[in-house]
Amino acid sequence: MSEHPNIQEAKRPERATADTVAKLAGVSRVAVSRAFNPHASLKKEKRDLILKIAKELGYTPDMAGRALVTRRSHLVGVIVPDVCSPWESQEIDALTTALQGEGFATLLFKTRTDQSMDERLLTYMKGFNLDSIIAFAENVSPDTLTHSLGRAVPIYVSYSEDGSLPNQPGSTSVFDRLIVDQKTGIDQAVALMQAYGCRNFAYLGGTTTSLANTERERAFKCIMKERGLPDPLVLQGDYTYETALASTLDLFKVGEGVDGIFSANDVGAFGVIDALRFQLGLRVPEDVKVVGFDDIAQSGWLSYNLTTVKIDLEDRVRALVRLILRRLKDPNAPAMTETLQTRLIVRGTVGS
Amino acid sequence: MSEHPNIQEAKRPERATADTVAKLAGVSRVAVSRAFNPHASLKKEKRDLILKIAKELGYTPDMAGRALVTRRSHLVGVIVPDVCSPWESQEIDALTTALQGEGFATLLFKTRTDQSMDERLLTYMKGFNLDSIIAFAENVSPDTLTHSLGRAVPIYVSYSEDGSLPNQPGSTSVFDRLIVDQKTGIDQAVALMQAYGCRNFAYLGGTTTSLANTERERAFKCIMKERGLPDPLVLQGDYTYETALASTLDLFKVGEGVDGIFSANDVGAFGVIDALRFQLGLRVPEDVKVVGFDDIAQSGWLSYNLTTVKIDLEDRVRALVRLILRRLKDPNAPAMTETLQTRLIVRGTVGS
DNA sequence: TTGTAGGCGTTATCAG
DNA sequence: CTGATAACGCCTACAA
Repeated sequence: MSEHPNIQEAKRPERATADTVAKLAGVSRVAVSRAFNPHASLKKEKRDLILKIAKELGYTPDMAGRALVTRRSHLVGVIVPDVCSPWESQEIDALTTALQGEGFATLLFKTRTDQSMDERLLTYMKGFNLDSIIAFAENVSPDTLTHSLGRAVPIYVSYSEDGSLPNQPGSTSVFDRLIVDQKTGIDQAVALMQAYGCRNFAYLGGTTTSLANTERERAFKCIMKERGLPDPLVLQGDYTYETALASTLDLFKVGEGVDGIFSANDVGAFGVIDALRFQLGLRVPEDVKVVGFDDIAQSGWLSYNLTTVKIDLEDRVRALVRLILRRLKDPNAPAMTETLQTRLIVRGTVGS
Repeated sequence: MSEHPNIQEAKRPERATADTVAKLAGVSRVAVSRAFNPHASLKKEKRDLILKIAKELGYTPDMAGRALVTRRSHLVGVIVPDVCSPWESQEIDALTTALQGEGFATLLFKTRTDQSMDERLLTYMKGFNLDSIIAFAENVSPDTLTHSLGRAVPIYVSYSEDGSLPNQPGSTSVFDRLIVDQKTGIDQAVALMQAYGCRNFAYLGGTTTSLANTERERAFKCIMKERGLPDPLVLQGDYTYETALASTLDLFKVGEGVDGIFSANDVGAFGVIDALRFQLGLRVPEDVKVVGFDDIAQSGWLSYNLTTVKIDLEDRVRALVRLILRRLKDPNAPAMTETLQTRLIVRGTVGS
């Protein structure tokens, strides 16, 4: 249709490239690159011109091309067993917001809870050249990650300071850790339950392979002992509502029941409460007191109004992002650590 | 430390590249590439050898390099206002699983609900060269997406067949649609409520700018009319528990109340129920009947046990993935459409 | 401050 | 079936 038919014009509109912008601005390709890099030196008016033309053409630097040479993909991988578990989705939400603010995008990977990290998933992930990896799935050791994930730097969330990390001795891999000190919050929970007369406690666990669960159980038992309370019953769980419900029914139908239940997570506590109220005809908190862990949004809903140990999500995400950025700035820095506190949020499931 | 000090050896172990594998296998770089592409022709034993050596070296093709030439990033962008909203997180979970199975990774982007799509976010996203984009945020028109997102193909979820799409007339952009037929499910809901004696209805909306909400309200009113029922009261909402709770309190404290409430989503219905039961001293379903929309996992929890209109998540995700794959196979195919049905799940919040 | 040359890791193309 | 060569879009290094 144009006066001088041109093969290029026949093609459908391709994405504008740096060359296109350069040609229109009468500068070199490199100048365009510099215009988009704040640190590069470039005469202000030239930069402004380039940016203006780029905007008109809808040009954006291609991350793939950039990643090839800078070795920074600006991609952060997040490994989760269940995006739809409330706690995880709330964490992913906050994390994505924070990372986006720093120019990183969140890449989601799912792994099954019930088995150890799939090797195929790892090699698959490696292909994307992630800058960092946050493994919420606790069935994967940081060594495995370090070993199989190129330049990505894993961050490991652990729940005690004495290094209960599943890494082989003699490992040379450096990994950063976010330590969650759960003892404070759990102690407050036990104290409150004890004060309201609980004598027989049960601990409803999460997935047994989960480090968070293992450490939570250990801390709970330890605190029970410190307070001169008898060893708690331990109920099998997997962080789900359904299992929590079933385990609670078992506890009261087969056994003699208890008067205080501490659940490894909030969703489990919901299952406990519903089993007590709707299947066993018991009152919460009058007959049985219940405490959860996480303080997800749903715990504030009036039907549950759950007393629970809170991990501050904003703090947690900020700490994670700090770790990521510091590690990216200096890949050879020694292992870094951030510590997080927990505290009890008192609502209506412990009382008289 | 080695006998012949070598500069390369001094560096810390870099990721293995195709050349490394090629050298060790005694083949060309291209052969390595072919070994990882099932369709390429390569003698079986040669492929096996290459794959074996690649595994030993921990080599995986680099997606960035590959994307540069194939123009396929294997990245699918998902735009959401709230990852932590249960419905969205459940959808993202299912979608990630499905996409992962097809070799695509899910890239998460957050946009604020309360304002139209940020242009900065769009250019930011473009840089990642997404293969496809699913906009759950309904405040962004497909035209905007098509215009500013290079080769990515947006998929649009709409809620009526008569094209209530916010695209400018004269637009030439092709976009695929997933149509959710909500009338069937809503009609079943109204029929049930009516059968149990509801006379005065209220509709609790979601975010007013949300297409899902607009169409849900329209369908609800339309069905009310068809059944000879009076126009429903419309309550302001934004899909959140808190707002639903407050709106319900208003409704009964300022006005005369109603005996049937239809909420634009399940979480809103939870807020309604809790307001009725815990703040207003009313019984559900005896005094007021409540129906939700979505059928999230929490709706089955005994404290709510919500009667709700279900969109089958598995169906929905399968349809989305079908659209993505078909469009990727033939970028110039005419616009495609998938349709989804809804149906009522009867639980305990409508009855006598 | 600016431009030129080279290469990041991969696949498409073409020749054998 | 296989290999050499030339891109893909970008940035770093160097030279002017």
